Amino acid sequence: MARPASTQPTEVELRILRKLWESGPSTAREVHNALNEDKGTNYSTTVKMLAVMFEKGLVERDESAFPMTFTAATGQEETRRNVMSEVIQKLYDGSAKSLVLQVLSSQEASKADLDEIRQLIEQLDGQKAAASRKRAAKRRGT
Amino acid sequence: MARPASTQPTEVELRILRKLWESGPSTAREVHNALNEDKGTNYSTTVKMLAVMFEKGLVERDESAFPMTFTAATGQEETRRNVMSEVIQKLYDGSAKSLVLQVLSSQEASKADLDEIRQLIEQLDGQKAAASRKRAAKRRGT
DNA sequence: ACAGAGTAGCGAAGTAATTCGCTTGTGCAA
DNA sequence: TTGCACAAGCGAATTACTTCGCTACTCTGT
Repeated sequence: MARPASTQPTEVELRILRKLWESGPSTAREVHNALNEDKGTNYSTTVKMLAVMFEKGLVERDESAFPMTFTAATGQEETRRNVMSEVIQKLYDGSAKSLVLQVLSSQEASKADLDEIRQLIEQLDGQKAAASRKRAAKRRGT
Repeated sequence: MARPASTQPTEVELRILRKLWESGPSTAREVHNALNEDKGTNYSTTVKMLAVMFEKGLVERDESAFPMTFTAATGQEETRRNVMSEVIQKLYDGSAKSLVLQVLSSQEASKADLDEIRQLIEQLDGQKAAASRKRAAKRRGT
């Protein structure tokens, strides 16, 4: 009769993960210093957060070191994929295309950015073409 | 000493908004039926949610009708922009380009999708080119 | 070995989000 | 007009998320 735990990292959790992705293994103090620049939270809070995240399996820790060091349990790429996949489902009815079109038209993208994106598209296109040639060859062979 | 209210619509709020975007003005009962297909929540819950969302300003209601009808206070486009802009900040260090590149490589996109995206890029490119020609002309004129 | 400084853990408090039971109000049909 | 069925509102319960204060522990330097 209540709220289900979020499937994605929460606000503060994400800030902590970002620090860990950026800096690698870090002590609670280091994480705290990074956080503290934005928010003026107490050191205890950071420690507690890390403890909670450890229980959730979001971070790992090296207890042999003193002070302990923490690392993100999941990579940035994977987390991004997860979050995006949920966003696409919940906000774009599962259409990645819609999302991309919308982001491209509403967010600023430099010419260089656009070029880079175009390049990736060419490449993906190439892969698709190769794949369909392969399928055709297989059909002929059957 | 606690949690700030989320700046974005929450899980359930989003489901409700989606129904409203899709169907336009709807009664609590209609919203509930739509929700109930996924989750087996009580009708009271839906009514309460709509009341909370009304207080937050997420939905508007026409009290002259009986039963009342609700509409989303903000459009789908706007909500998408808001959410995406936050995601880009929090997860991609503000780089829309990174997000697009990542979504394109990790999500399935058909050839037709890619074509459509390519077209948009051409168009944006064209606008940029026109804009820079204009700036150059202005410089010459100064 | 001892004091001072920083580290780790615990439990509790406070807000947000979700859920519902129960009461009250409204419109329609017999 | 009376009763039935559904609509709307209220307050409370429950869980998740954040934040701390306080206690106990571990190093390090003297």
